[in-house]
Amino acid sequence: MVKIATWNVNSIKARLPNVLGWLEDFAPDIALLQEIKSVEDSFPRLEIEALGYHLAVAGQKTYNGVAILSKTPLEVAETRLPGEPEDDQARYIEATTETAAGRLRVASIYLPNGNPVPGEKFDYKLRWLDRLNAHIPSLLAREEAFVLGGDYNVIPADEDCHDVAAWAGDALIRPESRAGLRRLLYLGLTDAFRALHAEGHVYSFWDYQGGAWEKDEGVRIDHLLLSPQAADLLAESGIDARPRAKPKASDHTPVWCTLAAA
DNA sequence: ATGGTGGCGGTGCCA
Repeated sequence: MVKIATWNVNSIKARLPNVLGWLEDFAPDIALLQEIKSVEDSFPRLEIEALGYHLAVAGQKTYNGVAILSKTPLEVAETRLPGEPEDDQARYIEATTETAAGRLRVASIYLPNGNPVPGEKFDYKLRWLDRLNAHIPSLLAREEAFVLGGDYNVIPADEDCHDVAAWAGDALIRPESRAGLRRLLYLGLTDAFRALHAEGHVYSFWDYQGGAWEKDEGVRIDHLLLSPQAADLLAESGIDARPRAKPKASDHTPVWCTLAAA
């Protein structure tokens, strides 16, 4: 069994004790991290390698930054999302690794938030969704298992939101954003959580403000999207809400799935 | 209730 998780940690430096504790406790084979807010040189490499992980980092100062942690060695394929060479924001890293479930391609994705709407940031979000969609066919053509995990900053459907009215007009729930995510599913990808859980109102993000966590006023915006070959191996999935309850928590919590050994 | 939550960086930006 291969356990894969995605977690927007909101700064690896501020979150290091929480992340290390969770890695030891949850012991994912692969962890896809977003918003590390760190360049590669200041990433706490030694502490994470000490837990038995190989590391691939696409870092950036202050903002963004994504990483892949894996118990098996990584071969980096991309450190930026193709399609807009002048875009230097560190929001995408893709690598391959040999797992108990066979060769697996994984990507850690931090899709732009896109607020306010309308505006340049929303336009950038929609272009980013277009670029991600444009990148998928080349991955599908490999006919391999792959998992694209991350903070998509898109609420897929009304049941993934505590209060649709409260989010009306927000970039995370706008029809254009949902359409961009839906196109990924139409290409043949599977939402690992939704595929195995019909129930709504299960969340991966709760705002720091207004006691959202205590009131369970969240949204489900962190997703693991599986290629058909990976979906065939999908055994379990879930959302581990425990890290959100801890002191110094990220505003996101890990989303995970397991793939059966080949 | 003219605040509000948090990270970064040392001021406003970003989420």
